[in-house]
Amino acid sequence: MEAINTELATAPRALSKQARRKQLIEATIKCIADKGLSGTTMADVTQQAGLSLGIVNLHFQSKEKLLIETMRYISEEYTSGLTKIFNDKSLNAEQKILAHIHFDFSRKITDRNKLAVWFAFWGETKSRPTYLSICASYISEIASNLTELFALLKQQGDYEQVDPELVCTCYTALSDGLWLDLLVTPKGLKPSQAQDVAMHYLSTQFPNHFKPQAGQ
Amino acid sequence: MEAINTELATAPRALSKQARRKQLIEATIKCIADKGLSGTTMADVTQQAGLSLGIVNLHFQSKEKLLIETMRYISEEYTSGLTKIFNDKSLNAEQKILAHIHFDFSRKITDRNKLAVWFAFWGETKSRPTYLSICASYISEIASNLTELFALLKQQGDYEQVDPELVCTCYTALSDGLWLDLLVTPKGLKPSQAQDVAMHYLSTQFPNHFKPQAGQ
DNA sequence: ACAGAAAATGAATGGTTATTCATTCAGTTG
DNA sequence: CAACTGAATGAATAACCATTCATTTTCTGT
Repeated sequence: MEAINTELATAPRALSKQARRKQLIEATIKCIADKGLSGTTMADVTQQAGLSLGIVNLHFQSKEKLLIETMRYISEEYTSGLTKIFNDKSLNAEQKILAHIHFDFSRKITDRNKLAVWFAFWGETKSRPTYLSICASYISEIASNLTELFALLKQQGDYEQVDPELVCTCYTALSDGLWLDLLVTPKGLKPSQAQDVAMHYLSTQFPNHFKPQAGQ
Repeated sequence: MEAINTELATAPRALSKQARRKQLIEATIKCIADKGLSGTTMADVTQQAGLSLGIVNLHFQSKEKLLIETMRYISEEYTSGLTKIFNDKSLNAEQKILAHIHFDFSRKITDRNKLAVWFAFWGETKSRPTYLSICASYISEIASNLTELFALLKQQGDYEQVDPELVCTCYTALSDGLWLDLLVTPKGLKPSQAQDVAMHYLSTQFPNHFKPQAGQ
């Protein structure tokens, strides 16, 4: 019930502006996961961070801006991880796709607190276009990178019938749906099983490159 | 900006209790889609319905109960549609699966207002277990029905390597992800294209029964 | 060690919103 | 038509919550 401070429990004044902002954003993630977007108050966030009520307005001006920065924080964490993989010259197309899937179902990304935040914001995009605009550009960039990788694989193998763009749409929707599954039924599907499902799909498209996972 | 009443614009006193509840639930759906779950107030809902402020408490006791009934309304609409298909003796397994997919991407289900409500509630399931418990039982029943249909198809065709349970998990996640896509990028994917993506996946598992759609 | 700057605090404020309930209104029955 | 019943209304209430800012605490440079 006490304030749990993930970074530094004491000496709050010693933190830089940047670190304080991060601390508040992480407290916000925890609160949204625990109480929902509609149930998260400034008092909740600051208490979660172990700080005083006025601190959010000091660092973010308003609650709305804190929420937007929280969304940006999560979506940049995701995007930068994928960009790093895509730009890694030491990997070929097949390895990049494998790394992509590994990343999609890594502990960092399938953390239920973060998944709860993703879906909390998705649920409000229709009414708050700002949330959507933050990730819209990233989304299309990720999609074009992934499509390109699938196109490379098609060239390499005997995959006349494969449509890279379709496979990208399908894979992306599949992983979104698997994340939802991980969020709402954590007792059912485990992250490693979700990854197996994703691999199962890719193995239907690129059987010479990917084999479905063994475990049931 | 005026109150738009989908049922009967006038003679409000003439409606039965049941009809009035439905009218308020439908106003709630519209409000959640327009303003988000956190931005929807009692004043919004009643104004949307063209009724007076106190009416929700009269019929639902509280806002929380109205929201729960709204969630129940939407999930029962979905479940009952699928149950009807599953219990239809005039259809064989292949036809039932086709009808299932058709229903999943029908206008009734891919209505963006309703999709917005689905995802608004999904985004809060971690913090509000009540929302989850409403559909948890339906979800598992739908999954076992669908798995059974895939198992029947496996028997009929030359599908030694197919795992019906895996296909059910994959199909379900895929359609969840496609719904999300329809909600957040309505300019991108159209419902009929989403259905083609779903068919594309099924055709990889049951190529003798399903062919991928022609149109790109 | 001290002064000034910067960061943090939390009581007070003001706006918002769910809920209540006395009153009004429409339909029904004798 | 008059008396009655229950649905509907919306002004008033009470609780909640984001934001402000005067004050306190900590840090930094000299």
